[in-house]
Amino acid sequence: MATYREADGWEILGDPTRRAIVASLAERPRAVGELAQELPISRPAVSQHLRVLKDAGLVDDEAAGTRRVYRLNPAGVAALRDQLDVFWRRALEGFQETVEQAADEEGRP
Amino acid sequence: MATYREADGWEILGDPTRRAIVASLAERPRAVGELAQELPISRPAVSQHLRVLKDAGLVDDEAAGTRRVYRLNPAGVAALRDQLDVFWRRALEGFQETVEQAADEEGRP
DNA sequence: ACGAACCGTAAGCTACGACTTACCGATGCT
DNA sequence: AGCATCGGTAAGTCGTAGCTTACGGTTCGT
Repeated sequence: MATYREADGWEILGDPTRRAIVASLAERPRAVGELAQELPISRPAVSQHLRVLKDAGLVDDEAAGTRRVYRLNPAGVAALRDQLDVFWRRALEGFQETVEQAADEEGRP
Repeated sequence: MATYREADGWEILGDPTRRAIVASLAERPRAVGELAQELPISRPAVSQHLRVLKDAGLVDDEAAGTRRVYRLNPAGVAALRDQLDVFWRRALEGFQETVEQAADEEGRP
């Protein structure tokens, strides 16, 4: 094999900064500068992450004067979540019962 | 902020090779050499990935003669899955309805 | 029209993760 | 005992993701 590199949704959310951006935008739409202020990185770095998220269809941007407001794209988020679920479903097919059983037994030995 | 680096479950499954290993072990337990044969990387590389997965509690290993059989740890897998769900739940809290609505409308405009 | 605010992009650096080769220990077989 | 198989670990290389600084473009205010 060599083509097991289909789902790159993992790479997108693999970066903690990107996850922080997504979480922040989930709360409410924000401008680039706002995001940069909450995060321990520079503004251009935020821009680059936003570009990745936009290419993935996770966020939409809208010009508002000199500022540019980014917001989460519900459809993109849902699609990504489905994509990640595909891994769990496909990979753990036939293993699911055991997993769920273990999940049930968690916390009460 | 600075401490948004809590959940490292993403880093673990962020690597495509590691995902392939998990998917393979979900099918059935395998020895290190078996895994290396299916993947386009060397055996030591597989060993290193297995170490990461074991440290995360995702796999268990068992000595079988000279071979060492690895299998998925159901509890660990379930725990990881829960951990990832925490992100979705926490991050998208209050955004959930919109997302689910978009998911429903997907494919039938 | 001019300066300020806001942002995207280019260029370059750096740290780290993933991989390789080489070596060594442990187990099984004859 | 001796050889082969299997696997973990060490050491070192390499690519690339993520960051920074520098620069240029666009929009708003006065």
